[in-house]
Amino acid sequence: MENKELVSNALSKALDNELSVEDILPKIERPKDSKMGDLAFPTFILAKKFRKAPQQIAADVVEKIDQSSFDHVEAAGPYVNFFLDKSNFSEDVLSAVLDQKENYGQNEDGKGGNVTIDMSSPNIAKPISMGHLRSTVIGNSVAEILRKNGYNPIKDNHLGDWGTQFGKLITAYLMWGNEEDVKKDPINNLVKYYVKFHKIDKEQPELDDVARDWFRKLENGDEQATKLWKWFREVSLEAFGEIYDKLGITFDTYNGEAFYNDKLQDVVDSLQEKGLLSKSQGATIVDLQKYDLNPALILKSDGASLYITRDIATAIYRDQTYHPAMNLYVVGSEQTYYFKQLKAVLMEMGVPSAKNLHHIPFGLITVNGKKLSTRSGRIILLDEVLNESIAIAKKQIAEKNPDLPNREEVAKEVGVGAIVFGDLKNEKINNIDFNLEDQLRFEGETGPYVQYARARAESILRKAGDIDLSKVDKKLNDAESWNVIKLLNDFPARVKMACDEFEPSVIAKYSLRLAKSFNKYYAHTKILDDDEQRDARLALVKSVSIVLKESLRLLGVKAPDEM
RNA sequence: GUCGCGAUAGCUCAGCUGGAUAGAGCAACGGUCUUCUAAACCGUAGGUCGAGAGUUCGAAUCUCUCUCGCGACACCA
Repeated sequence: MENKELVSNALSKALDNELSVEDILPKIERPKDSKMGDLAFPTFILAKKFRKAPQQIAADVVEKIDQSSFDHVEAAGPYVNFFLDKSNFSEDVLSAVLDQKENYGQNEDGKGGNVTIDMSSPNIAKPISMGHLRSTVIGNSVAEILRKNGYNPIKDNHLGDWGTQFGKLITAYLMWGNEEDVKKDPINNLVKYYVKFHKIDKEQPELDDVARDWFRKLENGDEQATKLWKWFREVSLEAFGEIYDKLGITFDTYNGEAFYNDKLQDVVDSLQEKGLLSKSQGATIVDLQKYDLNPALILKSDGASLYITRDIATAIYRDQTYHPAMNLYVVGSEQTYYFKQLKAVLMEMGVPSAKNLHHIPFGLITVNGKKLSTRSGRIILLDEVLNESIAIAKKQIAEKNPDLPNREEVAKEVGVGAIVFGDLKNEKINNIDFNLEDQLRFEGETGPYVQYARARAESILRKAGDIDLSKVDKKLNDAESWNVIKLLNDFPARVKMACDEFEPSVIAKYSLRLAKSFNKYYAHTKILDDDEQRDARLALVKSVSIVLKESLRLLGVKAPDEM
């Protein structure tokens, strides 16, 4: 990026300051083909001003420009192409990576500000499906990316642990459930009861009344209801914990919906005080016409609270507890409109962090184009997908590297890595039609591909033995290493972009490009050849290993040294 | 119906604030392991960038219209 300034400065001078550095800077581009230079300036914009053909302008500029800071500058048609001094650039980039190690790419843009992240949010007594995977891994990656940009992320697992479904669950459990089964396999059995309830209540609608009654008891602190609710919650959390362990993801808080129950009245009172409430068709609403939005329904006509009531309480709690610089919600794109309403209500209430509330939407996961649904039984269990992926990784290791020391651990890292990376690889807004074979791919643009590239890098470094790379010459100037070096230089900019866009795929895509360029380098260059550039090549290999590992870490993917 | 998102190779997707012959991966076909891990590398083939108009020296990229798909549109979350 500093090179763009270098180029802009030189150009501005060559143009006798007809254009300022600021004018030129955004016009500098990177040619897709490195044969056309490392940076380029298209001269079309000057054609009118100078009343000359762009080709002529380019030629004139090359004639006048001070080339001393570059390898060389040449005109190619209407473009002025700049070729950087490879040796110096290489020295600068590799030194930066090796000096800063895993802190390379770190910036302090966030100034230590707290950022609350509402993520994962599975429902108690329901299995974690591929749908929750998205919120979980995107949220986790966004958290790491924010940290890399100087923020302090606070990951909140906003559990779905309250609502009328618990009335149904209690009813179902009391009718068909038994303690032993739930203890043995909590989620599956609780779901079984829940599904059965929905099947049967179609013919026996009176069951709904029973369920409603149980939920009312729960809300009123009935002993039996509360005991069951607590138990369901506890066994569910244990089951969730196993999956989170497998993913290597932790949370800072688990404040579910129930946590905010006693704060709902304050929300309603506060809305009332501020004169924001009105009645409409029996319900209590906040009018949002000035935001061009439909009214937000705060209380049902029977006085019961709604999801938004709890979310307002949550946002206020976060605001008061953390004074967040941003308040993020990693929730599916189907709730985009809802989050506009939520934000609008909070703005009306004057909640300070409301203007920095961001919904981070992601696309839907479907199977054969159909939505997943626990009730219909159309569901893909995350745990099963993870286990299958780990099993395949194990098989691969048995074939390809049977002597690998810690096979179990590596199989887990690779198997889980494939799934997580697969989810983060593409822009999060894209819908995903689930296909198991696609998920379990370990070749091409996949997590294991990146892991493998780094494992090979580590393998070379082991063979090279202990070398103090901080002191070695790092001036590489060959064509093979050039793309790798330029990509290493690009990492800090990618870290920023990923943060600005809350988009882990920026990092995933970057890691693929770096891994690919390194694999190419590896295939064409004998790194351990004993010549004068050997140490410089090792510095490059070490740098690649560092940046690949760090990229994967930002995605929540482990990087085994051997695989 | 209104609003939002999307449409690029057989499939899954990139394509940065408009720029030089539209790129990957998978699938297909063909090469490369006595030498740093072949989960890799190299090559061949594959596209009227949904359609049309406009802005521009220049449009996959910006604007408008249309078509198709998905989603959201008050008492679920």
